[in-house]
Amino acid sequence: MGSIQALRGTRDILPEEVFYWQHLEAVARELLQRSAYQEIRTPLFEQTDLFERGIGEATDVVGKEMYSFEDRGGRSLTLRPEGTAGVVRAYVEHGLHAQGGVQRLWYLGPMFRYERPQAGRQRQFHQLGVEVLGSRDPRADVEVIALFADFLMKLGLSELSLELNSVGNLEDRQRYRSALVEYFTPYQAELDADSQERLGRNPLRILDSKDPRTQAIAKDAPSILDYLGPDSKAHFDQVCSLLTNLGIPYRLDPSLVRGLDYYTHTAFEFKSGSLGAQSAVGGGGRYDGLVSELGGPDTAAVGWAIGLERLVILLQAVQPLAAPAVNLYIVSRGPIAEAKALKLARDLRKQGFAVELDLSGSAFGKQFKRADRSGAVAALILGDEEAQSGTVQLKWLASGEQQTLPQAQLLADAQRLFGKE
RNA sequence: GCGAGCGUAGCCAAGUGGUUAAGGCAGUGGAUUGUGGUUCCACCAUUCGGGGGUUCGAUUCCCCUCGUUCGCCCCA
Repeated sequence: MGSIQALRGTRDILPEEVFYWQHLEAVARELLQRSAYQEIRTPLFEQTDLFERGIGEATDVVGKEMYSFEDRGGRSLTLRPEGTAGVVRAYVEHGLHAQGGVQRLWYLGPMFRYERPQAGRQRQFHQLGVEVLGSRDPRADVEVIALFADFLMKLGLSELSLELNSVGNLEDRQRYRSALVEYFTPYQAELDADSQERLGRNPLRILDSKDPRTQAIAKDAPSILDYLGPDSKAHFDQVCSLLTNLGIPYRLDPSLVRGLDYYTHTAFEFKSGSLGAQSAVGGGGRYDGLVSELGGPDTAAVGWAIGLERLVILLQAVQPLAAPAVNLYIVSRGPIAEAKALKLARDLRKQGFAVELDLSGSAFGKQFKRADRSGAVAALILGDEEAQSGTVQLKWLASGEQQTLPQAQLLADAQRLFGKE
């Protein structure tokens, strides 16, 4: 075809699907509002530097997945690959920390990553995220996780599993890292190629390799949880017991490592088995170092992000939703009737009804087919006879019953006839 | 970036090395129909994702390319 198509990794959300998005957004807004979170909207592009410093130059996201380009002024810009860096930038830039106390923020919008598209993965995708800034309290970690769980439950997706880990602080991780290198080095030759390369660069990542031989070796590797310092351990134990307290089930997964450098302490993911190769619907954790890294005061923070395309995939599987149907469908034929139908539609809409007017002018038979498909409770029929007599024929689509009445009376009685309960 | 499968109309889909590429749904136009949704007729792919090659001839065989799907990597 010579026509222009959407770019690879991007797609149109058509009306039949958009209803799922609206539903999910409505549920999220309501829940977040009730939990005292405030929406923040940050730009879709930022200075490239923000992501390099925030996410970490060694990460794959920064190293090979960013949409970076120079603008006409020669500045290096990047389409945001995730939401946290921008939110923290805004937090610092506008001195939100100076308002004191804890800031609870949420955002929703498109993110961009240059990757090969796959089930549940696109180049432009959408995330819903929350960030709690200014609290070191383990209750903040748990509040945020509980919020995620509640959101899933409200969507009817309570079968997702929560995986939990702590990656400790910088010192904990350094000690753990050397322990891992020490453990894996003797096996080096047996590891898969990727993992061999990761041994020097990022040994933590070896743990979640999918290669069976590597997995077998990694099974007996030391656990990060044994390398947490006393403070880290106390924090994590608190998080675990508070979750248990709330009755939120979780599974400890010492191999859970998050891909962005800014994470510290608590790390978690909600997983599903029905997303093809992708299992994470959303994930997050603590990032106590990021605010200061980006030039703000030392500020502890926790948050998460959910991949909305993935959520929509799951949502479509559990609850089929249809776009709201119209209440009334108006069918007309002949110039006078058509003009009256147009006015009738407008008058009924003023009364609050959802009215669809057939614009085709085709045979009544075809117009009725469309009336059925519209989901309306009744069709209003205006033909030559009705046009002349000033009446309208009313047909209940479910029963097929018909009645004729004057147009003025229909308008006067509309609330009673089609009353919205 | 790497690997595998798949590209015939808006959707589903048959098909063949040889003058006009089945069919269904949807759509468009018209006729018919007043217990108005029926029925009928016509239209709806100068072309089989695109380009090149082999051949007298290719949608069919070969190569390249693009797209798509799935997987690896990575992530949400």
